[in-house]
Amino acid sequence: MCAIVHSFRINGVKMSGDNPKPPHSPESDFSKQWPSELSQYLNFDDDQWSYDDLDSFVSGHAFSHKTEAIEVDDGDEHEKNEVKDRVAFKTKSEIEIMDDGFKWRKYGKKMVKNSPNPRNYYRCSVEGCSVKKVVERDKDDPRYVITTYVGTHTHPSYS
DNA sequence: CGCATTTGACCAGCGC
DNA sequence: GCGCTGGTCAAATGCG
Repeated sequence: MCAIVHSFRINGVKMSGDNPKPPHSPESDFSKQWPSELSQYLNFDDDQWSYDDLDSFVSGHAFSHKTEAIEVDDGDEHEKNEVKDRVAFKTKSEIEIMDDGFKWRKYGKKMVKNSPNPRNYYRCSVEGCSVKKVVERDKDDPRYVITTYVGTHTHPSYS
């Protein structure tokens, strides 16, 4: 389930060890602050990040104690024209629906075989932007929510 | 009234 | 080829 992690791009700036980091969110405002920052982590770049780099990155900044990255798929084996970036986060949260700065419209719900919990499918409602996200509750730890982002936003976040 | 959500149907890929 | 499974569609419904 885990794969290679590539580097991130934040507001068009490629993230590396010495690039500036986004401001840290106070713990009190965690539930409202982190999604808008998470939305900026969705763009990949060429250079690779190892799992540990990502883990230390998120744990030292926006997600700190509450979130751990569990999967990133680079899809370099695909020879197709479109490369779909995919990032999954496991987040400790009581609610699945959060405003992360983008307008999401739910288009599907599915019961998966492996888990007793439903899986929800969302799509970015901005015209011309086909970013999808999948939200699913962890079957082992129902306190956790697995959010998977697929694709790259072609527009700035609204509001 | 315009938009989001809901929910079963539909479809495509894959394994047997 | 058939059936299972995951992903998407779309009509009906709900809501501000």
